[in-house]
Amino acid sequence: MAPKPYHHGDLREQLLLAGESALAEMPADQVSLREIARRAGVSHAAPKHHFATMGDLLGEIAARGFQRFVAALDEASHQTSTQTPEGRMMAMGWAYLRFAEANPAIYGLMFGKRDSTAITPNMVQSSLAAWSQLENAVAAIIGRSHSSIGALHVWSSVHGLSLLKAERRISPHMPLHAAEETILRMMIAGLKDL
Amino acid sequence: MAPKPYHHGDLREQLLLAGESALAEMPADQVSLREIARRAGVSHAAPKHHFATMGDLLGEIAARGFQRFVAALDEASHQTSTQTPEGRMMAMGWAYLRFAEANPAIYGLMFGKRDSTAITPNMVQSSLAAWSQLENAVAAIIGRSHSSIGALHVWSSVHGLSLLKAERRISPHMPLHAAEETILRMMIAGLKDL
DNA sequence: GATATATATTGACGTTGTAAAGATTGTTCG
DNA sequence: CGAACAATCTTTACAACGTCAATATATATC
Repeated sequence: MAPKPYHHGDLREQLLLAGESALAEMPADQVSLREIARRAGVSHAAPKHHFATMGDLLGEIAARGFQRFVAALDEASHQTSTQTPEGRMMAMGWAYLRFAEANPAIYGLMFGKRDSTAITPNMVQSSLAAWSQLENAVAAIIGRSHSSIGALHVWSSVHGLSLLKAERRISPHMPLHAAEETILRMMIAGLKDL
Repeated sequence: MAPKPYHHGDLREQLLLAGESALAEMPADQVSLREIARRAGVSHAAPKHHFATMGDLLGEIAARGFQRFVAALDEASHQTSTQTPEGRMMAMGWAYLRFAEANPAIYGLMFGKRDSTAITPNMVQSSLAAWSQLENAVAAIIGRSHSSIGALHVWSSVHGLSLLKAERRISPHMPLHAAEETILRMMIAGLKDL
């Protein structure tokens, strides 16, 4: 009844795992549908029965990325060591940067070009969860009145920094860790000037 | 002596123009080397003699994008109507957002994935020019001591916002123009809290 | 004017995503 | 229990891609 193993075990899950490991191990432009099938040990057309198109596969991987992402930010914001709203925002921003750093390819799928990645329902739902999570954290600092613009401010800053890092657009002389902390501080300071 | 027209006129320039118009008129993932050759009216292998690889062609387009980009920011910052350092920074940020909005595909080439775009000398030079231009504008506000971190803060914010807009990741209910102005203000306010 | 060089075309190779047809296995119902 | 069915996987095929090698052609130089 439920989508369970037929022939080779649950290939759908295997394909998602193969895709995730491929994205972690090789340059993103070398991750092809056929390569993922190869890694899963099936023929190149097998994925068709579980994902209509490659974009759907990548979209599902992105959706799972969003779930881990939300969980990571949630955990960071619930740390007992950070009790003030500013401290929790700081922790979330830090967790955001760490996630993007640890999962560059999947982060790129989550926020990157729509050309290659389809928009699955799971993805929309998970990304909206991330957004409201961020907006709540902002509202805890500046109130609900302009929290959506505040959230966009936060998101822009952290997103931009994550991508500049991932694309190696920052001078190697820049002390990155210190800079990240400083930029998060500036970002929060600006928030309070809204 | 100089690389001038041989057979078909200056094909090198024609290819760059064809690539730019293709990037402006169709989704970026449909812009192929063969499509660009088609638009230039030559065979699919003709570009080889002017650009070793497709990445080199795109890299050169990105370099030209950077030159237009620097010029646009420069013009904005030299407007007579904006005399304070904050006002000039505001004008530059605004020009940045307008450029990214008007040239989404080329902006993606300039700051996007290195997989498809090669790093040409022109590109490095132009992008460094843009960076120092930004750093100077920051130094005019907060001084030279931490201007590089300040510049990274500014760049992250505007870059992130540009990409979120381009990828349509912002709720359609958000009043974008007003939000942009507010975010630029918050970004500058944070800068002064460094 | 002949030779050499730069430029463009043609054809080919290996790769990709997707679609259709054939084979194989599991499920379901008489 | 067996027969019909449906779901899954493989095989084969197609058009398009970037790149390369071989060929043809026009320009420049001596």
